[in-house]
Amino acid sequence: MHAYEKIRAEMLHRITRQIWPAGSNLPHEEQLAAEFGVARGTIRRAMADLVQQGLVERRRKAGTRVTARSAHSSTLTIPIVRNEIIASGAQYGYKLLAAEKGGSALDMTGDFKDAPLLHICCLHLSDGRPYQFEDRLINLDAVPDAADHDFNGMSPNEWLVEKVPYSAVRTILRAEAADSAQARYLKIRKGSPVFVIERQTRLDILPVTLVKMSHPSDLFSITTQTSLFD
Amino acid sequence: MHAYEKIRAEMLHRITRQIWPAGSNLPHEEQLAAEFGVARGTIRRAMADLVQQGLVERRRKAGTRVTARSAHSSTLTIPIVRNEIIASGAQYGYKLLAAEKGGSALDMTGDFKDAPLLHICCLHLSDGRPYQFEDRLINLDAVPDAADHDFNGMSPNEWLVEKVPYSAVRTILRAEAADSAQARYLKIRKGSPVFVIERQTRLDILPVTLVKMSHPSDLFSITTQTSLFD
DNA sequence: AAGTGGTCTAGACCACCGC
DNA sequence: CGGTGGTCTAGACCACTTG
Repeated sequence: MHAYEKIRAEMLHRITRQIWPAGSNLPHEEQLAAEFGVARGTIRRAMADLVQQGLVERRRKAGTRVTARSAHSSTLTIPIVRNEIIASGAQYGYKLLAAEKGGSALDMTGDFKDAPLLHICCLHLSDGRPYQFEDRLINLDAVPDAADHDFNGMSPNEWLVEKVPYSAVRTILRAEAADSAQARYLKIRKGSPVFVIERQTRLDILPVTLVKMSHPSDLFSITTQTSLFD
Repeated sequence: MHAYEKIRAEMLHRITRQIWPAGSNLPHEEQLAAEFGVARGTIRRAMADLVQQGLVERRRKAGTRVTARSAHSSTLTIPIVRNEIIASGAQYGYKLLAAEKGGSALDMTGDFKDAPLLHICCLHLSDGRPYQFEDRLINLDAVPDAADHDFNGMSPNEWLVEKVPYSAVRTILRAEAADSAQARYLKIRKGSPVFVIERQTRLDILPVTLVKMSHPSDLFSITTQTSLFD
């Protein structure tokens, strides 16, 4: 174990056991460097992880303070649906439902209003059962190749991920009562709960794609595990 | 703007514009240091951010490779419910429903099976409307003070966050059809969708608390924004 | 075996910001 | 203003891992 990891573990211990209580200030970098017998840079290396996890806040002149916890933050990973299904040990299935030029009711924010659009609907199945209903807009100004591509063989999800870069993402998670389209394609009763992930990606300021992914609530959940080191 | 930020921006540009396409290798740190006219440490500083965002992967000897994107990851922050409601401009309300010693059906994993437990149910309101139904187990071995605390004035959520450290968290997000308790307390129809956050925290190996937070689907969603730097 | 990223040092200087 | 964290350098050595 490296020096900075030992120091980080010791600092974590002092924070969680409230030897350094929430709201208090830590010693300066130089004091800590002297205490642990390392260079200042090594203290900074250990500190960087604590900052990233939100356990301490640092400001010039004010020093380093133990954060008063007011939120839980965790990193959430949403895999490509095909990989997710295969990883669960199930058989993956895919069906294109529609692909047509023009807009749809999806674009609530209006970011795509003036752009040439491709509207795609498709279904992802797990062992033959509908797992995700994908409803997507693609901005043909950002992805001209999409206009001529045949999405029967490969889902737009995978095609875009391979082909199109982005620089910003907005993701929304929510629960909804299934409308008639969701109910029909997901083979559930209208009004029953669906887990919805909506995601819009941009490349600089150019909107690239907006997608709404709906899942039957009994098949889908998201789990994240956060361990503060080791 | 600092040197490492300029370099990071330039590297990001080369990745998003596929000058360095997915799967390809970047030049060595020393080559990049020479190209940009900085020390190797500055290249490492810029690279650290790209690694953290998952844009590149680095391995000794193998070098630095642009990640083939196979998932979207983003950091999701779940604030304390009171702060969330106040931040929305609404009036916060709180009501304790029950607090009793002993277990409940909540603990599916069995982590709390042999521990002395406190079981708490309460309700958080936004402008008088039920916003979150909180159903919680507290391990009295981990938090002995909880046994004598009166949760009428302050929700267990806030009390625990202030008082009790943790070192690991597991969070599960899912949609559910409201059962009769959820429907009654949230004042929605049984079977209508609820957004559920379930969270278990530990201090080292000791389970601390397990909580299930249910929200009416029309009041609640989670949004995350990710911008790859400036 | 050798090349790559990872750690660590010792020091200089910078820039923010609270007092 | 002064003290703190933040950036940057030049170099040494380490340790992983691929060919």
